Amino acid sequence: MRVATWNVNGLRARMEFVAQWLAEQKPDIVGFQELKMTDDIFPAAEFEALGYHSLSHGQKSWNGVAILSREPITEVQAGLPGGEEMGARFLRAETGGIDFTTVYCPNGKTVEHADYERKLAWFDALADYWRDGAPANGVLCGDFNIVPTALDSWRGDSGDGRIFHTVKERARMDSIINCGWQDLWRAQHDNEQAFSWWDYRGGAFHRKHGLRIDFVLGGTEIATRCRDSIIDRDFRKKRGELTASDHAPVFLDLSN
DNA sequence: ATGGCTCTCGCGGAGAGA
Repeated sequence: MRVATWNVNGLRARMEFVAQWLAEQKPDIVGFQELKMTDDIFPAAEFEALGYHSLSHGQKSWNGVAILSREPITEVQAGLPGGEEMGARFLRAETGGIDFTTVYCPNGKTVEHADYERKLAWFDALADYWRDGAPANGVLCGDFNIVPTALDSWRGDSGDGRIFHTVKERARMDSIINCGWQDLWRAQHDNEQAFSWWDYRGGAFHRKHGLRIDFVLGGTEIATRCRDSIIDRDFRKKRGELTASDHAPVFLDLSN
């Protein structure tokens, strides 16, 4: 079973690209972030035609998350309790025997901006949501907008203190992990440097100026079943006339 | 060099992203 996350940076602008990825990589369950659309225009029928059930939690212009699955999807929670004022960023559902949640965590803008404190508070609400622990069959995936360690940034430890790289943000990431969520790409790639996001500007992708900020976290049963985790960087590249998202998809391959 | 792209809204240019 293949379980994936992807910040698509606007689903309307990305639908054809996304359809190609679904056809080629054949994920079983996917969490999408940054839909930038309301639920009434979410292309559920197009996904159905591609073989996927879907569930969305969107809003006008910004944010928005969705879940696709080969199996039927039962919604558990749309919107993070205590975090709704930050927009549509949380969606939890049961599908394919997995307790699946996808998140689009706030950016924070700069450490001086008021949104930085709101970002920290949003993570506190997320940790509180999981205060009873990660489900054994749980997946928590998405764009976390935090670089967990210096190894996960092209800047290395010279990035320390910048937005995404602060002690407070890293403490929030630790608080999620401490609920019982394991970073399964890192578990499979000890001491390796790889990125999931690259700036559109200045040829950052080709200069290897990226960050690893997109994660697929798993509970104990998912960690045991995890055979591999891949950052699908080929899909950060332009495909013909189709523009890529600035994020690559990340997936896990699980034994059955 | 706080930009250097790309998206949305909406029809000009601004805000957000990370």
